[in-house]
Amino acid sequence: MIPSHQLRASNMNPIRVFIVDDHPMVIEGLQNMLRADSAFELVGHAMSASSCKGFFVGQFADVVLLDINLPDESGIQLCRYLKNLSPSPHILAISSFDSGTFISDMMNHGADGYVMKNVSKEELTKAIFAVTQGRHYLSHDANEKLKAEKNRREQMPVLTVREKEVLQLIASGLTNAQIAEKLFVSVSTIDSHRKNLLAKLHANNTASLLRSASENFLLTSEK
Amino acid sequence: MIPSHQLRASNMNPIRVFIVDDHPMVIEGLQNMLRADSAFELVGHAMSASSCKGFFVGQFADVVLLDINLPDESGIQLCRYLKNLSPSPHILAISSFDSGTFISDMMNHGADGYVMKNVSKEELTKAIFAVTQGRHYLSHDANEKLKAEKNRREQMPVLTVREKEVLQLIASGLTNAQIAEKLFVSVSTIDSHRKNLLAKLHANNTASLLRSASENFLLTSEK
DNA sequence: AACCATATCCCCCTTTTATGTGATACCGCT
DNA sequence: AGCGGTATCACATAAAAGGGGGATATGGTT
Repeated sequence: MIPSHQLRASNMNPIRVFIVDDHPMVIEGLQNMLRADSAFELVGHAMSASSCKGFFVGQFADVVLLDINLPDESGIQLCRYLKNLSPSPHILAISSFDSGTFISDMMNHGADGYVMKNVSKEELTKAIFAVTQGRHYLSHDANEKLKAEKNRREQMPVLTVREKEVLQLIASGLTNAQIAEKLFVSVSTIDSHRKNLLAKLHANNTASLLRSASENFLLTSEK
Repeated sequence: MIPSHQLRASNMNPIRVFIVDDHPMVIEGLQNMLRADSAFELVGHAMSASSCKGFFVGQFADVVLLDINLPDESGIQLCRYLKNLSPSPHILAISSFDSGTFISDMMNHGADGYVMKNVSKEELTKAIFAVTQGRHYLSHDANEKLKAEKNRREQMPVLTVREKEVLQLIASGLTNAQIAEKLFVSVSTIDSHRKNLLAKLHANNTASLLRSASENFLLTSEK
């Protein structure tokens, strides 16, 4: 089978690539990988989200290689911003983290593809061609992680806002009485919430409750 | 004041640089930063610890730019290995993580310097010159983190092996009775250990105990 | 030999949690 | 008007954990 990127006709306009990453060496590395290939035209780069917004990226780039971790703003939000431009560029997310949460968030905010920073030149070009043609591209690892993440979210117990609130306060070390006082309700109420939390998280004491909560990323304010 | 790297005489032998990183684009980026400067000679690179050991790095490199996160083996262990060679190269650790634990571990295993992956060309060359001259180099951020880490380790409560063992079992959700059974001791003993843990970690219930333990990285088997 | 940290065990008592089985009220949806 | 989910509160009992006090044995250090 012929690799997709070899199907590209040589007389087409080059794909205009814009890079957003706060690591100079990553920018250099990406540019180096693409410079030699006449299929690409490097139209610029930004090292922060705000800087990126200063360019008319939508106007003169076909694809943005977007790092998830930027100093000023999450790449996830920048992704949404870029996708709301018109015309909007295709987005290929590039990250050193293969956390399923990140991948899922990025794709849900409009990214067209996701590759790790340890990507080879071959895979990178393949990914860029894919997203510029309107297809999605996920590296093998990213795909696996995404599936696992979807699975996790389905399995994840559904807590009410009040329950999450109580859970946080339990985790912070307060007793039921202290929580009740803080929330201006009776101790019985907190007792109930606690019972429901134990049941929903399949726990039978505080320690296993917190363990289970932590495994499901229920602490650290994931609303 | 004249930057140290300008003090270098132009007739000196170039500094032989070897790169270890599993990210092709980082390798490209680093090489690109250094290639133009005649003070450096790029003598090769490896993308894994085992591959690195296949080269006679000690023989023909003055400095190794070493990523902490390698696919097969921790960069920390590779660092120790390289430092035990003779002659041994100078090591400049390069990481995308500024976790104090990593920095501290790296420096304790013989690294001569530590910079983040978002390092500029100027700082990188400065760091390389420093370590090849036998001096240590820490980026400003790394230095701050290292100090904070030292402070943390001093403040950290000292637990006995038995206490750590009990702590782990508590965190896993077992009751005192279950722990006692598992360790073949009486419940009273676990009761005592638990009391001591509460006192040492300034906690007054299971939740705050686990919270405090987590803050001190006492879970996740840091012996 | 005296000291100290560690690990083991015990008693007493109080507070907090865990478990069960309710009830009432509000809200949004059908 | 009825249903389901959420939040609130209550009563009761049992189990577990928190907070004092102490005792004994062991191994290593000084």
